[in-house]
Order: sequence, then structure tokens, then C-alpha cells
Amino acid sequence: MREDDSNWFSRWEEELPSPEELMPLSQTLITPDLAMAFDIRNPHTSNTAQNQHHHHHQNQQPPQLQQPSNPSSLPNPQQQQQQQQQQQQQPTSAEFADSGELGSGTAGEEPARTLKRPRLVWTPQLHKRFVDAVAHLGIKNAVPKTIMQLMSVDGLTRENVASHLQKYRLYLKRMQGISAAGPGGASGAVADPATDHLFASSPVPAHFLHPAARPNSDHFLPFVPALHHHQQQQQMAAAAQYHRQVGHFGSPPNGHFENPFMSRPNLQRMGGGGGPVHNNHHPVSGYVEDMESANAASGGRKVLTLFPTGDD
DNA sequence: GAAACAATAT
DNA sequence: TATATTGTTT
Repeated sequence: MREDDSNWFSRWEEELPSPEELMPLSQTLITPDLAMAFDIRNPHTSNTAQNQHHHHHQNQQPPQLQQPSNPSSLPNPQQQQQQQQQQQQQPTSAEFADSGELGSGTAGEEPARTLKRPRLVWTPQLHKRFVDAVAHLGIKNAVPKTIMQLMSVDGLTRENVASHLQKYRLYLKRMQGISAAGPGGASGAVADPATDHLFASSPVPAHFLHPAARPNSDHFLPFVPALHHHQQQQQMAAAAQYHRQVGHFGSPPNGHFENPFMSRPNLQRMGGGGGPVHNNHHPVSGYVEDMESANAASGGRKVLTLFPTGDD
């Protein structure tokens, strides 16, 4: 069953979703503010049927969001699929809400270009996807762009990943040190729960710690979204959390897909200027993260939480 | 010129 | 602190 390492790629390629599959649901990351700025509104006023009840506590809970339309006009044949979005479709969506106060008003017309996205909050789920992606790619090929693509989380940018990757590498380095010294080691270097809280939430693949161990293993298939049971996870009921806002969002620099491996350019591109796309296939379950850190860290800024596929 | 990486800023 | 942004290198 194990093939040569040289073949995993081919197989991987075949497993790749086709363009049609990727394009489908669009999630959108348009904030209400942004939407307003664009004067965009939902054709059907969607939402409403989705969130059943999220009992949160604490502050605001903007019920909005959910499939907004795309400003740039995405070619969306996907709407058809959406109709039935009751079961799968989970897309990893990104949601945000605004705290109500927009920058000084003016929601009337802000240059879309200068809009900034809210800070991304790396939830344990998101981080898990990140780790899976890195693990599957192998440390060598795990670069921001590739990771981002494999993660398939809409709204995720290369920069988001790069930043996280940088920090993750430092974490791994520390882990190696600790590990080398041994547990209890007198080296004094220990994982700080406080700091590594997030990273500790996902196990670190063994090879990550071994520089020269084994770059890749036999089963290297892309951890393609394995839909498991599609029970009623229903889409995330908008569990996004945020804080005060500071942001808007502009146009993600994403653009094309050019992987050394994937010869199939099926990456969707965002409609220039505005539309982050997403390609995802995984079921996501609504979950509310514990943005404690987000809270504490951002103090009062608005943060964006992406919804990774609920694969935990 | 884009992307990765490292350093720095918020 | 966590994430973003900028600077430099590949």
C-alpha cells in the first residue's frame, strides 16, 4: 500500500477538487459595514433561519451575516447549491460583526481599497487545520501560500498564514529544545501554557520535531475533507466573535494558484477587489471559540473569527 | 515581480 | 499577547 514518495503527488493531484467544486459556495466575508459601503444587500435576506439560538453571553451578538451577495459579482452558479444548503456546506466561513460603531461614520463611502480586515483569531480548530496542512505538505513544502491553499478556509490570506507560521516555527524550535533536554529538563525551557496555549491545543506531528527525520510518509493524501456525518451541524450559527472594530476589509492579495505540484489551476480568484473567495469543502460545525485570548489581547478591537471546518 | 522569511509594529 | 505590517532576501 505504500507507494513511493514520488507518487503521492500524482495521487494527490487526482484527489484535488475540481474547479467547480471549489467555486461553489461562497461565503463571504463582508462585514455589515462593508456591505453597507457597497450598498449590497441580500436578495433574500437570508439568514434568519439559521441561527437557532446561540446563547452567548456578553455582548452583542449581531445576527447578521450569512450569505451576502458578492459585490464583485462572483460568477456564482453556486446559488443553486445554496438552496439546499442544509446539510453540507459548511464552509468555513468567516464572519464578523461590527460592534456597531463604524469608524466615524461614514459608512457611506469608504474606499474599499483601504478597508482593512479585522484581526483574524486563530481558534484551535483553525490551528488544527493549519497543522494538518503543514503535516501533509511536509515541512519543506509548507510555505504560506501552499498551506493557505490546502487549508481552504475562506478569507484566510497568505499573510495570515505567514504570520502564524512564523510563530509556529518558533514554537517548534522551542519544543525541540525542550524535548532534547528532556522533560523535566533543567534547561529551563518549558512550554508555557500561557503562551503556547493555542499551539498546545494541537499535537505536533513527530516529524516536526525531527529536522532530518522523515519528510514525508506514505499516506500523503491531502487531508481532503472527509465529510463525516452530516448530522445537523447546520452551519455555524454565526459564532463569530469580535470586539470593537477597527477594521474594514479590503482586497486580499490572493490571486492565483501556482503550485509546483498542482497543475490544475482551480483556484478561484476573487473578483478583483473584493471578493475573497473560498474554496472549501468541509463540514463545519458551528462552534464558538474561546476567544479568551482574543478578548484579552484585543482589548477592545474587533476581531474576526474564521470558521474552519469542524473537523476536530 | 511574487513569495518566503525575518524583524518590527500595533 | 497575538496578529499585522514592513523590510529584506530569494
